[in-house]
Amino acid sequence: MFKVESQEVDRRIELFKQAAKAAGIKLTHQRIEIFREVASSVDHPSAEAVHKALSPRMPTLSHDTVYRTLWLLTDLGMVSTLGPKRESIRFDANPEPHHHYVCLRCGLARDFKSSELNELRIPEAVSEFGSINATQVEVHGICKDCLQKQQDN
Amino acid sequence: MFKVESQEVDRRIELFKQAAKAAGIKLTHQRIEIFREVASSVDHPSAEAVHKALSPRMPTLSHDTVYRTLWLLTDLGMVSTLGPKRESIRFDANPEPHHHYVCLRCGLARDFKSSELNELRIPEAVSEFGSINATQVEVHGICKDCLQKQQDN
DNA sequence: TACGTGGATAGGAATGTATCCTATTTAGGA
DNA sequence: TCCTAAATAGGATACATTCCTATCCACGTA
Repeated sequence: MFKVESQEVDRRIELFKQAAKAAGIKLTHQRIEIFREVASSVDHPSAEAVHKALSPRMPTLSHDTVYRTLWLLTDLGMVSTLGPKRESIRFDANPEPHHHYVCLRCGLARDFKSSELNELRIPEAVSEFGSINATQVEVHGICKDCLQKQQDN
Repeated sequence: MFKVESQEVDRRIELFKQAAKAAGIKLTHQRIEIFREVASSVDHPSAEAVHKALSPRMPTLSHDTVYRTLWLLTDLGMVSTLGPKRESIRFDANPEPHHHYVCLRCGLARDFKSSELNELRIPEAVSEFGSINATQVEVHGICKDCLQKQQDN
């Protein structure tokens, strides 16, 4: 499996340390190693994969810590998730070409159409990964309901 | 919650019936109702949500049937999933703007860059859903490993 | 229309993922 | 170095998904 260059990883860890300090959270060994693992991997690991990768070096590392730390990193903006967050698998029976708006907080997903976005030019290099079946745009944001709840606090 | 117009739903069910016949699979009451539920919903329901919606009408409907049917519909191409399929949540620590290639079969996810795709124009209407945080392109396909395995069969 | 059969379902058991709980440990300021 | 609030470990729990198998039924055939 490919790795991100260590120089780049160090740079990202530096950014994380700054963000942690700014947010007033503690810089534990666990947090640094968990972030290092995600930052140095190109294949978007699951929490389980992160735990497995670190276990040899950190045999007492708990699953809970991995999960808590990954969500913390997400809140700090150092890490993001692929697809709708936290939720279970979501299904879509819209046969027309369309695109998705996804709420980062509650997972709400809505379709929208755009003939312009249906005609995107995908870089040649992508076909190195495999066949191309479909292409769609994902817009990430916070939905109106969640924005409302945020204000109520 | 909004619904897809019933005329459009009927059209999709017709397409499903044709596809089922072509594929030689049985048209059970359960399959039709499960497909109807996904096809008439605009909010991309989870398997659990589909089960809950149908329970009053079909009190003996099992979770297993809902799951099996949704994957069947996915294989038939009548339904798709949001984000990486089947897998657990995946994390991404790449701070640069980037896009994703996702394998529909195994969930492999890889980044790619394109300054052109970083500058997409999103339709006005999308801001009706909520705030816009980030936009990225998702390319769906079958990765080289999975294509290879497919040939071996 | 009735029959037979292979595919499909129900329901509970098993697995796997993610979170909660709480006693113990530790980072980082005083 | 000491103190304290924050963080962790590890087991318990909750929930999502799949597996297992006896039973049921869609649909081709007569």
